[in-house]
Amino acid sequence: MFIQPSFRHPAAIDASMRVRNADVSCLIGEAQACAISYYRPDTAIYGQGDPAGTLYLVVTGTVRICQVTGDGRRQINSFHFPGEVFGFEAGAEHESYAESVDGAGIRVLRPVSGEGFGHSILKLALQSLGRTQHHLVLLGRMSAVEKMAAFLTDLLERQDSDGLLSLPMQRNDIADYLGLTFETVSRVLRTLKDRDLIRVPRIDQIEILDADALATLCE
Amino acid sequence: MFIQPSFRHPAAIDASMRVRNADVSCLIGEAQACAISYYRPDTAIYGQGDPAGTLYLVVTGTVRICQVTGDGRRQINSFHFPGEVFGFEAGAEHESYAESVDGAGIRVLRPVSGEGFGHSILKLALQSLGRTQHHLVLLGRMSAVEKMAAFLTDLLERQDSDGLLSLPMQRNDIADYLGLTFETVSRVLRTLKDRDLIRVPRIDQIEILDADALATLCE
DNA sequence: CGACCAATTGAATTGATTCAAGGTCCGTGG
DNA sequence: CCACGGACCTTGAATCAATTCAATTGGTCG
Repeated sequence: MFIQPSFRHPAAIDASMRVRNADVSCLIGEAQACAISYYRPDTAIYGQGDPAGTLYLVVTGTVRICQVTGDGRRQINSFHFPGEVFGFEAGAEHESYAESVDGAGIRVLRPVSGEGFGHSILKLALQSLGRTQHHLVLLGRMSAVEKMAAFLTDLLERQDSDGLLSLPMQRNDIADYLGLTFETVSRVLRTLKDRDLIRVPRIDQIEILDADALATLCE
Repeated sequence: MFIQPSFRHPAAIDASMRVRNADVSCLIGEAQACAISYYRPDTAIYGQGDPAGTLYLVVTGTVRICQVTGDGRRQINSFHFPGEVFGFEAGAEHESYAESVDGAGIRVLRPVSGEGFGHSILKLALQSLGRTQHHLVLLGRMSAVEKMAAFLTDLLERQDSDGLLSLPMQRNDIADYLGLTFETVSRVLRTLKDRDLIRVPRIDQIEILDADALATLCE
């Protein structure tokens, strides 16, 4: 995928962050100011077994949260885009690992003891739980086409674009997120193209031609 | 499945609760005393769209948390056994619904504002998140046999029995939890029987003959 | 240009599902 | 007490969706 060393426009990011999640801006306000570190594509932000406890805010780029089985099969739990917080863990160690997908600017949120802070964290954790539960339905009960439709519909909601999605992750990542193989991802995209629901102008862009039909496919 | 109107021995339940999760006993201590209500098998505890906010403690029996697709396919997110807390929701409404599996005694935990209370809730929510994330791997990346092995291994850890598991839920529930059909569940159990990893003395009991082999199957 | 990696496409295979037929268990009522 | 009915479970055979294996294309970078 393309390497994107430069940051996006900061103002746009701040705006989208506020719009997307009031709890995040609250968190940032209460957290200690902290430098943004940049992670090159496919580099680790934290690893399985690393000590947990800190939360991370995506400022630019995309992050994937992954788990692997003993024999190396990978499941991507979630992708995180600018304005989203990740790093939640029940225990003292991370059971999953986080990687930069396409080059990501990450701000560490250092815990500041305070009433509002804990409340925001709980809310974010519950949002994360809700998303994850939703993903269970996708993995457990949806066909390949429905999975892809749900994925694109979700992206469309999170990127407030006019129907032109950017796909920062490669097919392999999408496959591991949807519980498929990358060949199947490729074939399903073709199916959707043939049905005139999407266009693929570039390999990392998808134009949504019929959002309603996609949403119907996976509701 | 069998109908079990009588409660189990209260002392045993309290003990297992303390052992299983210190945060729960903390919660109970801080929550207002509240009556235990009994839900007959297959009855709703809360429904999709119901107002969220209260948490529930399983005292006896088993609870399932479910979601359904538009066309009626069901995904069971989790089962909950005595001593476990459920009911977490990010928004104001439940996006999933909870049902008694085999007749369940449930205590409502009314929120008591207080420092320790909020902290315990966060910890429980994060545990719930961790379990759910673990389930993603199962649904997305495991074969039917591995799924069943993981399910049995998980039950074995949560019921601290000597290898004789009680299966309060029926095959259909197991199927919807593992993302399979009930026929496949049945066939997989036969496979494990034929490999001498389990015995099925009764339809609602499974004896684990080789826990290590089962654990190896799904690690 | 050539090398390399990702993505696409095709053909064969397979794991799980679907459809269908029995079997088991249990409660009910004659 | 036994026969019947119904719900759940098991098992078999056929089917199918997705995977695996393999070949090719496309794009990027040195």
